[in-house]
Amino acid sequence: MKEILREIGMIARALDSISNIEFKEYDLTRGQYLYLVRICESPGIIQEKVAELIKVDRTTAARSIKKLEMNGFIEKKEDEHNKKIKKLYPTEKGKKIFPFIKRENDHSNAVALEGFTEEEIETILDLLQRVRRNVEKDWEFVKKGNKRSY
Amino acid sequence: MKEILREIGMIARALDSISNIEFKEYDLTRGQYLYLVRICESPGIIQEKVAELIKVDRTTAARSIKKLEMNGFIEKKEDEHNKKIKKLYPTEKGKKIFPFIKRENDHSNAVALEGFTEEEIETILDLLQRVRRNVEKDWEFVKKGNKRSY
DNA sequence: ATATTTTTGTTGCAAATACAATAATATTAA
DNA sequence: TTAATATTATTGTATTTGCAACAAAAATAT
Repeated sequence: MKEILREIGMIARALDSISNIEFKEYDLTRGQYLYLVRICESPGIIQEKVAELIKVDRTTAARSIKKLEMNGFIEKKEDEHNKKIKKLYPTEKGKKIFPFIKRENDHSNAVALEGFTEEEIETILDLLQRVRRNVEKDWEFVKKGNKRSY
Repeated sequence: MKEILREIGMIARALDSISNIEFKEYDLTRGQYLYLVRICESPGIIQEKVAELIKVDRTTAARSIKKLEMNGFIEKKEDEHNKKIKKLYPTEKGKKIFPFIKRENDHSNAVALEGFTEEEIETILDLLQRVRRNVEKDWEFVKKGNKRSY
């Protein structure tokens, strides 16, 4: 069995760890950059969707986003037609650090892809997207309380 | 910029989350399966090396491994020649659940690679290993307190 | 129209995570 | 050989994480 998931886990933990260390400089604590990026990219998105996008527990997302709000990086706005949801928007402060997060992420991507040809980059992105689509089905299934059989 | 790291993060979180849910059945709490697998694969390995392999903070590994020991999955043995290190070995109990962990991981790998040809599997493994090698250099650098410049 | 189910959000609690600091041995340099 | 540095392991503390349980609104079924 080709252990691709082990490689993926190692890469993810290593780079998340680096990012968390580097973003302390901008007063972002562990994990917060993930949420802020998604909210900047999709202003008006709701919390539930953010959790789904980054594949994190709903309650974890809830608390991270609450903290982002308390620290003035984002704001929650009520929706006119739907009293249940709260739309999320970056504040000026949030928008201002977004480029720094992008810059860091771009650098990490560049480091990760060092020595890769253009074609190899295309290939790995395509293959990873397919893996992600395969995997997110199971994630949603299991998160809803279902049991995989194997 | 091709966002391969975003895909990798999503995949890693999704599958780690699934594994943690599935391994509760074997009385393994969050993250523990990672350590147990490595110790089963390399009996006699020391804690510091395990942390390096899975790319997790040394102190996190220390506590996870201590808990594995307390729960009877592994044991620590003193080394004859080196008083500083403690070698790690799976107990009978640990060895017994190892195949179940493998089985789960194999299933997740299979799900992840659904629709892939043999050649694509070879390719993605090769590319991911290269990414991992690129990335682990930076991780060690930053973890030692150094600052990346970009 | 009413009942049921799903979606969205929150909080209590227990546990994992990681930074900082400390200690002890081992390794390397002077 | 002694001094300086690196490696390995541990603990204190603060924070994050996620399951369980709950509540309220919305969507769907009867």
